[in-house]
Amino acid sequence: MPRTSSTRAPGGAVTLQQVATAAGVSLATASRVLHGSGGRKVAEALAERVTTAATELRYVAHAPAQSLARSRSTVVGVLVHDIADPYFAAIAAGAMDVAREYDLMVLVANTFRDPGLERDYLARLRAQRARAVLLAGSAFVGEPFAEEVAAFAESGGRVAAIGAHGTGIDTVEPDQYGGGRLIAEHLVGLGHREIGVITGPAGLATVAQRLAGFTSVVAAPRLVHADFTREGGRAATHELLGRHPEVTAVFALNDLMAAGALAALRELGRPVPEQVSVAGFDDLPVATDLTPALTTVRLQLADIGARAMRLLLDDEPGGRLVPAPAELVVRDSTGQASRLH
Amino acid sequence: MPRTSSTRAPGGAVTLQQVATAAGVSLATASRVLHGSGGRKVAEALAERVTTAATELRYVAHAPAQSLARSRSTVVGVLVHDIADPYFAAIAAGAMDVAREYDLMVLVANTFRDPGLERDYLARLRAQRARAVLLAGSAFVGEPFAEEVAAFAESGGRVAAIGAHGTGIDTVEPDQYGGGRLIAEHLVGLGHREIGVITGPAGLATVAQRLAGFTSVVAAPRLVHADFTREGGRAATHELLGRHPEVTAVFALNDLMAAGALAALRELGRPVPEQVSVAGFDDLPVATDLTPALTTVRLQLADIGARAMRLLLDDEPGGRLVPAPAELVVRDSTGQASRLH
DNA sequence: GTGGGGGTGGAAAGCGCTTTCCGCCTGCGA
DNA sequence: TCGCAGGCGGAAAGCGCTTTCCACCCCCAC
Repeated sequence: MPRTSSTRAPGGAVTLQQVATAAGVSLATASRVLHGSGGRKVAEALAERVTTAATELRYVAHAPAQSLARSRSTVVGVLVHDIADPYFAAIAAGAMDVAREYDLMVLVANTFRDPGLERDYLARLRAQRARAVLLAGSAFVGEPFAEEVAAFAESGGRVAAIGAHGTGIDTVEPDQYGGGRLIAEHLVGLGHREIGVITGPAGLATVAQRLAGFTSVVAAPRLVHADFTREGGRAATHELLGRHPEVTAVFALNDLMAAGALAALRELGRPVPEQVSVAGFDDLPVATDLTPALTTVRLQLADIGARAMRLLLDDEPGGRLVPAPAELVVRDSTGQASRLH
Repeated sequence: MPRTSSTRAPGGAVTLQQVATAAGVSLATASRVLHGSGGRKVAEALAERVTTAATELRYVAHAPAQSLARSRSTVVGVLVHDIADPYFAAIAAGAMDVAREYDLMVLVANTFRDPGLERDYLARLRAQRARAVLLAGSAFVGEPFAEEVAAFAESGGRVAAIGAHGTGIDTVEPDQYGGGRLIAEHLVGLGHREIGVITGPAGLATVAQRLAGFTSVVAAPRLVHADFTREGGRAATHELLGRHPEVTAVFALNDLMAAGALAALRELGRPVPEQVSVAGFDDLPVATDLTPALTTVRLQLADIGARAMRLLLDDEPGGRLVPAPAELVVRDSTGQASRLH
């Protein structure tokens, strides 16, 4: 029988006290050796006895107890709409990389764009005393949500957001507006005049900004709202082409919808880009694999997530705004406007 | 000035004591009202005073303190290779859904298939006293890792895995082997005899099993190892076709690699499926949007994640094995073997 | 030789919560 | 009228850790 039975609590984990006892030192000394916050020194010999005992017993500090005693936890939260959406997955991955640098663990919460869930998760992150929370994907910013954000900040946590989220909190602001403009200019440059836009829910800040950028160039595009997903894009495209067969270009407000748009156009027998051009937004990995390869706007999502996390974890005062560039990526799904109609 | 300044600690959060005082009751009573674990009743009037005070003050219980006192935490861990990989993102999303049902928060850790990182994260999950951990994507199962898993279990946490991970722990076992067979039978049925397989790292259990299923039907395929990514698939395909121009079908061990394979074949001017058939594995959402649409094996990833999480959280004894089916999805990327050569 | 100071280990007081007792009060039966 | 049981609120002892003190020891200076 291994040491387990003798030195380890029956059902539980090893405590610092057990390590201290095993090493023949006091609790305080053991703590200083293993987690000592500088300043205080412990004699070589003792220190070694302690570390030996700790590894022997496979000791790891009880994080909740540490959080309590130090009144600072080692977790950060990331709120995303849906981690299965590659947009958010990329952001989360970037953020998690940075969190690792800081030795923090990341709590991820899927909000499904449900304001209730968002508030709920934020409260629970506050309960965890998460050191910081990253609001990825600006949701429907509303009064009660803002209140919850304030409560979080007030109880000592930092908050940062990707995309506009109100004042006072650190923000990484992808240039959604500029990206919308880029697509508009690109399409107009190709001679398109009848352009349809298929968009996600109107309440989404991302949607609003991309659209605003676009309409700053193309005054009144044909608009169809739908889910911010592939299926939404497919349905919206059918509806758009049904209502406005004259459109020569479709701007999908994200790549997922664009994939749906391409599928719909294939179903309709409308060749892309010969008859209808299609553009997306985000430059997800899938964009190159679509047929034709998708013209889109590149956002450096992992980098955006990483920068937001850095904003959260450095010790600068809050309220900063870091712009993230949007870049036009021209591939094969857009071409000269057709002269057919 | 709102109540903030008067009733809330300067930099800190509201404590239960403050709520109790505000409600004019003892700490014990407040605790019983807000988190009382049944059994004990508190008079209506008092209870209401407490809940009122709590919402007034925006009180949320200090989770680390609760964990400490109850010696059970409210977080679970999910270890994935890379959350930006849609395969893992889907699994994680399914798992998170179930965690929400149980009112648990999910700590996600990206291990990048690095055994050191895996061990490290597992230790930290143990430190957090995570109630359970889901090992998604069986890594390189090694001695030290197994030891760390044992330590986790020993300290009271549950462990479940997706894919084989050794004995004694709950496992959801996607039918990787059967999926490999399905593809093999499908390709052979189409008349293919010269088949190439592009695979991920040999040490990955997933890879080994899929391949084993395949070779149980097709004895000695041409093999090329590469990264388990789109780029890996592209490179491997170039290499494969260079070395074995006679192959009439390529089996990519996941859809990401298949996407790369399609790209490579396009670059080589080899029409799919007329000259070369391509099959993948996973049925990621992207599979339908590839051109031609990808023949692949469907794994219900979200469901797999969800079931694994249920395994973790119900109170049944461990060591169960839940099979998850693999289903052939025939699309356009596979066809009759060409008679060209 | 004695006093003092620097350095190092240990005792103990929390951190915010849960939960076991304990004791009070009420109400009922004898 | 008194006793006792049942019910419910409160005091207090932890949960495992950090951190402030305090005490001690050794060494040096006077």
